[in-house]
Amino acid sequence: MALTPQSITDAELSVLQVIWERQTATVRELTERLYPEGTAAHHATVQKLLERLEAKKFVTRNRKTWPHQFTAMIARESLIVRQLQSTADKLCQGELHPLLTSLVKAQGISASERQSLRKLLDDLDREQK
Amino acid sequence: MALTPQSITDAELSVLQVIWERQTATVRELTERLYPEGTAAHHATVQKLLERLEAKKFVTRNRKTWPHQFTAMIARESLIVRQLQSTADKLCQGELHPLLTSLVKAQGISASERQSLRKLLDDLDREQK
DNA sequence: TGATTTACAGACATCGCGTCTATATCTTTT
DNA sequence: AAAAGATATAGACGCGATGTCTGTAAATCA
Repeated sequence: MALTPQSITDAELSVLQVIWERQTATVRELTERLYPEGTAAHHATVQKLLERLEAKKFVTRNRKTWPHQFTAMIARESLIVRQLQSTADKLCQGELHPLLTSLVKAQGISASERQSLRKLLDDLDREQK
Repeated sequence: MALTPQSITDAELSVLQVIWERQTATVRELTERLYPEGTAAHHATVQKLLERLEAKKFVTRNRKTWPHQFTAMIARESLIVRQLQSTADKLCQGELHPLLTSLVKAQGISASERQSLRKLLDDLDREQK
């Protein structure tokens, strides 16, 4: 029983990013993408990273195909939320709202983005009405 | 020239949290708060954490007082934005907007929170008009 | 069957982290 | 001013995570 929600490392994330791109991928495909000069050692490195991603339930492996096919078990958006929740836990006692406030106040949110955000809020209001 | 924006560790953060509470604090005060059974070793641990926080410019030390007084050089809100930017860099190519979208969609944003968020957006619109 | 590709188990060096020890420096007490 | 106590500072340590690599078993292909 893994109780602690596992986190992801940088190298693991780089593998996951490629899987997100391709929907599904083999070790060889991933290695060629991540290490253009891919040696056998790099191949094994990717294999190990996939092994760990699988253990953390971020990725699943189809053992019926040869070579095995890997697919993501978590959407990019879900991982984003996970990261945000983790930040909230550390800095806002788990509250997500302060994050929103900080984000909106932060520079880099344009008028049009504010517009689309408003729309999103309206949609949510309608859903929960 | 420290080019890489330094990150903060869990133990360091726990120290910073107390400094945020008190505005300013000495090593002894921090130790008593963080390690109620504070031994001399714990005292030194806090000292080391402060040393690292100072190196990362998260905290400043007044060497003219005795014992030294420590104060935060970064607001909680700034650290939040920093963390969010880091998440955006890893998962959204630096874009903050996708984070907003994910946050709003995520459960846990109540109707009243949506209301206050809308208000915030209005204020920003007015500012930039 | 032999050769090639892939899967899997495990070892390794490195580094960050939290902790602790030892010593120097400064204040206070007498 | 000297001794005692508190604080500052430098450095070492164990541990675990991380990224990498080696060696070997298993499966597929020619």
